[in-house]
Amino acid sequence: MNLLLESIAKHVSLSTEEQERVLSLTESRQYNAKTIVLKEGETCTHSFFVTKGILRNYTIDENGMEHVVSFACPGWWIADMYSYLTQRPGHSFIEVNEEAEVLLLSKENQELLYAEVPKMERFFRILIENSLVANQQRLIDNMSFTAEARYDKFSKKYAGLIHSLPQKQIASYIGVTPEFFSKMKARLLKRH
Amino acid sequence: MNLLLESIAKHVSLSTEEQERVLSLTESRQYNAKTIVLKEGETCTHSFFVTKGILRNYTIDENGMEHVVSFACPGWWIADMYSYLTQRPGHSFIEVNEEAEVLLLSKENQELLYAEVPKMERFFRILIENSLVANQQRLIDNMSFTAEARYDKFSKKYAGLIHSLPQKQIASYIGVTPEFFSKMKARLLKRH
DNA sequence: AGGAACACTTAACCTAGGTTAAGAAATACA
DNA sequence: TGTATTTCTTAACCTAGGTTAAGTGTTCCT
Repeated sequence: MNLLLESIAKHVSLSTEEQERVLSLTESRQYNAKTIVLKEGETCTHSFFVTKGILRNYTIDENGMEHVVSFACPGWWIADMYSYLTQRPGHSFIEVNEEAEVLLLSKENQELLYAEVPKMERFFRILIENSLVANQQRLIDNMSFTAEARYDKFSKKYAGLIHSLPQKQIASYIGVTPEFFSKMKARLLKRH
Repeated sequence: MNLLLESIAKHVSLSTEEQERVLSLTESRQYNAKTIVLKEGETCTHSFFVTKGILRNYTIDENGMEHVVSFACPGWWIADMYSYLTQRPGHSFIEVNEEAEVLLLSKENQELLYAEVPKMERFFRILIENSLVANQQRLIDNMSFTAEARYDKFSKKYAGLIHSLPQKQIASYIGVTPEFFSKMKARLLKRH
C-alpha cells in the first residue's frame, strides 16, 4: 500500500476519492545520493514526502559550519519550513543522503488540498504540532544536557537511522564538532 | 476591540456568529505576579491567550537549572505544548511574570471549535507553523552563534519585553548562567 | 521601617567542548 | 586498480562559558 496514504490514515480518514485527489496533487521523483534539491537562497516551492532513502535539511553558518535541522527517512516530510511557508528565499539546504524516492507537494497544491479536502488541513496541523513539540524538546535538551547525553538520546530516538549516517552529520545534529564527537565516542568505548 | 478577535482576524475572517462562538468557548481569568498556573507533572488542560501582563513557560533540569521555553505577552498564546497536545502530564511550568489577564481555551473546547468553525483549525495551523519556524531558528541560532550574538538577536526581537524581564530569565532564554550573563553585559558596556 | 528573600555583580578558578594540524581509513571515481 | 577526496582519529593546545563563593543591591512582606 501507498506509504503516504498510510501515514495520513494514522491521523484522519479519507474517502477513496479524497485519497485519489491527494495523490493526484503530488508528483513522484527519484534522486541520486548527494543531489542538492534545495540551495540556500532559493525558495522552497515544494515539500518532500520521503518514500525511499534519506534526505537532510541543514544550514551553513558564517564560519562555514554545517548544522543539521532535520533528517527525513521513509514516511517523513522535509522542507525548509521558513521558505516553504513564506514562499521567500530560504537559508538552508536540502540534500539527498542516500538514493531517494520522494513525492513532491507544491505550496499551491497544498493550499488547493486544504480547500478541497479540509481533513488534510487537520492532518498537516497535527504533523506540525508534533514537529513543534519535538523541536522544543530538542532545544531544551541542547540547553540541559551534555553532548554525551544528547548523543545517547539521539541514538535511542533514531536507532534505525544511526548506522546510515556519517558521524559528522550526527555530530552536527547534536551540536558538536566532528573532532569532539570522535573523542567522545572513543571515551564511551573505553568506559565499557 | 477584543484582542483575541483582532489576532484571529489577521489570519482568517470569521462571521459575527463565529466570533461569538469563539469567545463563548473561552473563559477569562486574572492572576497575580508569581502565580504558577501549571506545574511540572500536571496535565495542561487549557491553553492561555494573554490579554494583559506576561507569562513564561520553563523547565527545570536535573541540576535545578531553569530553561525558558517561551515568554508570552499580550496577543500571544502559551501552553505546555507537549502536555496540551497529548493531554498527558507535562515536564514544564507556566508562571505569571507580571499581573496578567488571560483567556483560557480548554483542549475539549478547542476540538469543538475545530469541528464547528473549520477556519479556526486554519488559524491554529498557521500559528503553530509560525512557532515551528521561530523555534527551528532559535535552535540553529543556539548552535551557530555566541551568547553575545544571541543576546543581540533577543534584544532586537523582544525589544518591548526586555526591560520587563529579570536578567536571569533572559540569561536562561538565551542559554547561559546569570553569572555569565552579568559578566557579558559588563563587557558590552565597557566596549562602548 | 526592618529584615528575609531574592536579584545582580565580581572575581578566581575550572572544564566541556573548540581549534589546528597531521596521519590513517574509507569511498568515490576514472 | 590506483589515486583523489572525503571521513575519521588523535593529540596538543585554547577559550567560551560554568562554578563557587562572597558581597551588594533590591523587593517585598509584616
